[in-house]
Amino acid sequence: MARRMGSHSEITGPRIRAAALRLFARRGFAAVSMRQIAAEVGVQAGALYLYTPDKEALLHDLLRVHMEDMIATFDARPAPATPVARLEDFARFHIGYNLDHAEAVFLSYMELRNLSAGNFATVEALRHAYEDRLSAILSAGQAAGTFHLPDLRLATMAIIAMLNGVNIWFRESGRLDRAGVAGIYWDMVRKAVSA
Amino acid sequence: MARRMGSHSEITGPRIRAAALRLFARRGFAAVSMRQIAAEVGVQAGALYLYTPDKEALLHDLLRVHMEDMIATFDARPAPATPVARLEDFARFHIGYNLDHAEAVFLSYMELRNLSAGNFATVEALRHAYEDRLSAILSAGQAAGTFHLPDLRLATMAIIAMLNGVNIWFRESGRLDRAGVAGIYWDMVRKAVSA
DNA sequence: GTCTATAGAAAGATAGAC
DNA sequence: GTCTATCTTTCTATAGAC
Repeated sequence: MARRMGSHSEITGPRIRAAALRLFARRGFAAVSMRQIAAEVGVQAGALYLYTPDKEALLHDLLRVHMEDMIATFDARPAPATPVARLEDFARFHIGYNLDHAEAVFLSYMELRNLSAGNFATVEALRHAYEDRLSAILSAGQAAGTFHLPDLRLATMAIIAMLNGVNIWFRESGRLDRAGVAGIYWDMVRKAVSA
Repeated sequence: MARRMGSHSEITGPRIRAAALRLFARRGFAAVSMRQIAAEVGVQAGALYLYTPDKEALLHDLLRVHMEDMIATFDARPAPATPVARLEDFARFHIGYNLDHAEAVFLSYMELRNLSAGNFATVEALRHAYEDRLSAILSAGQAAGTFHLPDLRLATMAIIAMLNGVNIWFRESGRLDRAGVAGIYWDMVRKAVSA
């Protein structure tokens, strides 16, 4: 028996989230209407409310799932043995993951202010959990005498900010490919934490 | 003869821009209504249109004036003699200026997408003009053999991104004061461009 | 599960009185 | 220069048919 027409819950949900992610990232959360999201998916605005209680919950879900996926993907990989190797691994992973998920990364920095206090807190906690991975690497290298950091917390923030910056200007069609960019950034990161 | 009541063009214009800057930065351009801006200033919504042709022009003006002021302020200062001293001067200026104008800095990165193509181009050109100041310093140090850069353009972007990151987490009431933060960041920048 | 239709609120911008 | 009033559009969210 064929599925009844108009019944597509398994695919409409993900399509709504994909459309919302793209539109929110490109135009901003407040500038995107539920009608625009529905039009992208090919359903009516009212149908969206079968998948999300309201617009903010849709944003929160996108940000939370993004952060959870980033942490899980990082943790699922084998960790190199030395602090230096682990730092290089982090730098290359971060650049690659961010470029692969540029819209979600952009959203997760830009649209936090559109979350209610509770939703904001969950996303911030996830971000800190990710940053703690880098801090742990730096701390281990510092203890081993490999790294020389003026300040652990500031070094963490400085490295994250530097690596995040790649997403602002990188284009696949540009002068350098991803591996080339990652190699150059790793060189600067390595020197910044050395003696 | 006393000024007629309700005539305040010299002060209302700046007050509108100040209110728009604050509201746009905190809630986002699209999320702020002309009525909210007017309420902040203490006038009716219609009165705003004596000072701006529309909402986007108000945003464009804020971003353009911000970038022009940043460049002019930087250029008005005496330039140190050596590339190293000029780079340290740039790092400290950039952190200080960004913290002094946090809302405008945030706006000028986040709300570019709400500008029309022409307005976007003028702001981008100003941003590049500012970045060129840093590139020139790095290039001079490279030529003198003081700096060792894997890539001039990427080093420029990496340093700007790293310094911009301070605005995300810095609080006046925090563990470190501005000079302390600037000193630590300068240490990391210096090492990143060294041999 | 999706549709049409709509309630109710709020938006950007303008007209004309003062 | 500012106000009140309003035009027109658009928004989020819901109700009820199918």
